Amino acid sequence: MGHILGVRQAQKQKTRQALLDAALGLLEEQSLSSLGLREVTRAVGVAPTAFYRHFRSTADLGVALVEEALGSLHPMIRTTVSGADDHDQRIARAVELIAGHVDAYPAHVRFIARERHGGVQPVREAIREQLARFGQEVKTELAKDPESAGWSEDDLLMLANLYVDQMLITASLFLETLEASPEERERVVQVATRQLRLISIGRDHWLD
Amino acid sequence: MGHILGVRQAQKQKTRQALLDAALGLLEEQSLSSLGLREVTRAVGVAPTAFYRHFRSTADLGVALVEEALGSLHPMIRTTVSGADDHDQRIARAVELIAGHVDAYPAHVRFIARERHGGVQPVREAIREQLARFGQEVKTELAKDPESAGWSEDDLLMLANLYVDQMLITASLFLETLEASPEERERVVQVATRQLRLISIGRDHWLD
DNA sequence: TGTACATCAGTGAACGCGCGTTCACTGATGTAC
DNA sequence: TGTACATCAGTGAACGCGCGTTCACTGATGTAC
Repeated sequence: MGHILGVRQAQKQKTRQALLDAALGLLEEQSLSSLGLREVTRAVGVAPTAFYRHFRSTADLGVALVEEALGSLHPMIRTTVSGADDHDQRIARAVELIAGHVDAYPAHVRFIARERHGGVQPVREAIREQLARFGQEVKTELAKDPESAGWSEDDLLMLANLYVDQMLITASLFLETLEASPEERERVVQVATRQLRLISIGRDHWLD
Repeated sequence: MGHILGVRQAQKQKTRQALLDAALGLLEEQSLSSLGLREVTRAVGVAPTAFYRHFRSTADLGVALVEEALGSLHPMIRTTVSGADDHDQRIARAVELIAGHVDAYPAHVRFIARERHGGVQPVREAIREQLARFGQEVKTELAKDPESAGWSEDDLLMLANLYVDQMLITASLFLETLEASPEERERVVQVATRQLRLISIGRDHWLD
């Protein structure tokens, strides 16, 4: 996988990834708008000036992190929203999937939650674009359901965005329970499941 | 209104408020975690050291801003959620009220959206507490509705928090349309109204 | 009302520190022949 | 395969700057008598 790279390019990519990883770690406890370029290079163990070989600024690095955090999620969306099983099974699957993702990539999830409304405009914009894509993708999947017969395009997108926002809220709740007891975690599962179920019920009776 | 204050205390409060106002202005374009104490005092026109007469740190100032932004909102919640009119009227009233609030206090709303998941722990905590209170208050109002007969306490709170989150999402969408065309604004009204309506329909059929 | 003393919000100089950015550089890797 | 030159990721010194915090201070306001 990946292209065949010369030694030089391979090393460059490695350093770049090290900068991204170090930044993500530092961003667990601060916002991007207060992240210093020197902080990042210090954590990696390279000279401050090396930073400029990879990014114009920390804002630029932030945009790259958005891509890393959300870019690979699009295929997952498709398989989660769609499926032939019944409502409750789909909801349970979605909640499990979110919980698993938060467990696997807590720093990425925290970064997105933090910077979605954060102080760095290009990063907000990049997140907005990715979330809008998720909305469109969820809409496409929803449209395939028989339950969507008679729905207008606008209403399908409205529902899709409601689901996307709800997923983010749920992910953010799971983040807060990362160091909490299993009971608290189970509570979040319960609440998230019921909220999605209520939305699902609203969907079923929308055209009544 | 307010206590009778000596000249000295009145002047102190005035400076304190000027610091809060200046900080809020500066926070339109950055996060609290990158806000400098000297920036704030410079904007007000006092010496940097004057800051310490009012706040221990910018984080401390942030907590005060949370109180200012959300503290006065509790009475509004009550009158919004409750009411004898029908569902659609209540939803329309709520959406109007949110739009009006965003128009009147855009910087406060932006601050809350930004710092809810921001990099400053005590501020996140203060926001969390206020939102939890909103949840409880909405729950109390919902409980008074005839539609809530047969609902468990847990489910009422689950629904209340769904409404609170939805209000924040809507407020955040209105923020983005502050400098946009009336058409875009109207679109947000439409989407928010329909999302709340869908939730409301889910509520009506929850016990089916 | 007047006087003497206490309080304390805001001042201004000083400090050490880490920041972002520039620049000419080095030396390993890549390429042409 | 070997040689001569080009590329370029990472270096390290240097810069000017604004930061948070300390400290002793000033002078208007407050208080006791």
